Amino acid sequence: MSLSAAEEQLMQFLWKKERAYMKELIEAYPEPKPAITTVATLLKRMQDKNFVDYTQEGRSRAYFPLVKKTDYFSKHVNGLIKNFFNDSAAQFASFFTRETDLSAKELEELKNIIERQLKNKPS
Amino acid sequence: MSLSAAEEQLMQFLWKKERAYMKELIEAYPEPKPAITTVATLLKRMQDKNFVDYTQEGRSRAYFPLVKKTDYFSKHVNGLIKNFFNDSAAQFASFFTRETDLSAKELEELKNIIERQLKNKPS
DNA sequence: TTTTTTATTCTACACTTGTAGAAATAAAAT
DNA sequence: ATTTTATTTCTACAAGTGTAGAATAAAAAA
Repeated sequence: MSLSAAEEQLMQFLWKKERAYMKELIEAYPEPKPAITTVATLLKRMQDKNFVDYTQEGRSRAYFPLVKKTDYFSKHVNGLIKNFFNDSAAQFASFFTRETDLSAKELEELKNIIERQLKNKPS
Repeated sequence: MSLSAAEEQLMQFLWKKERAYMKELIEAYPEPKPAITTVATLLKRMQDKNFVDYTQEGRSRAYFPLVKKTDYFSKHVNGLIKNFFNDSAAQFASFFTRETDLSAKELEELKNIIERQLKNKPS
């Protein structure tokens, strides 16, 4: 089961704050803010899907994410790769560097990362 | 308006074949194949969303995509980047190389691509 | 030409999603 | 103690989605 768009947006706030109270979540939304009940509904659905949980902090609840952003994200990207580049990450990567506007500096940076990776992963 | 999961899967077949008859689309599905009416419904909805159209080829229809795969894909990735890496493609790229299981060979390949890019794009 | 095959349109229905009001609860402020 | 504020749960509803049967049309096969 995966998150809907609205749920995902809310999840972003949770990832950013680590743990958050209802009030903080509402604050995180840009204008026009949703009704509190809307957020409450989303949170409940996200609990059902096992994406968030909360601890009862005295009077109020501190909500927190149950899945790591990177894990969630990886699944996303892997889905994309599977669907659009018949499962070849390299093909995806090549497309990505070609089609995205990375500056020279960013490209350098990326190259360094790759070189570091290569050192750690001897063929 | 964007495509739902089931519509997107169907779109993949259309992108692959360029143009396809109903029969071919059904064939493209793995077992268990959906009912013809299901595919027909999807196609009609995709027409409404302006993602496909068809030409009447004598008796039957040849369906074809109205949007290029790369365009559609770019929008996807840009969405991802915006949502998960507050709009920094470089951040995304770095994450990507770190978190994806690229083999040494693929990393080499990617490095080459980047180097080629760098040559074309003098800072 | 009668039957069979194939595709299309209509209709339907359960499930998900976006959104929020009404009612309940509880804590905080007065 | 009474009122206000914040939060939660319940209920609801329209739109979107996954899925496909019934009816129809039209062409192909017998």
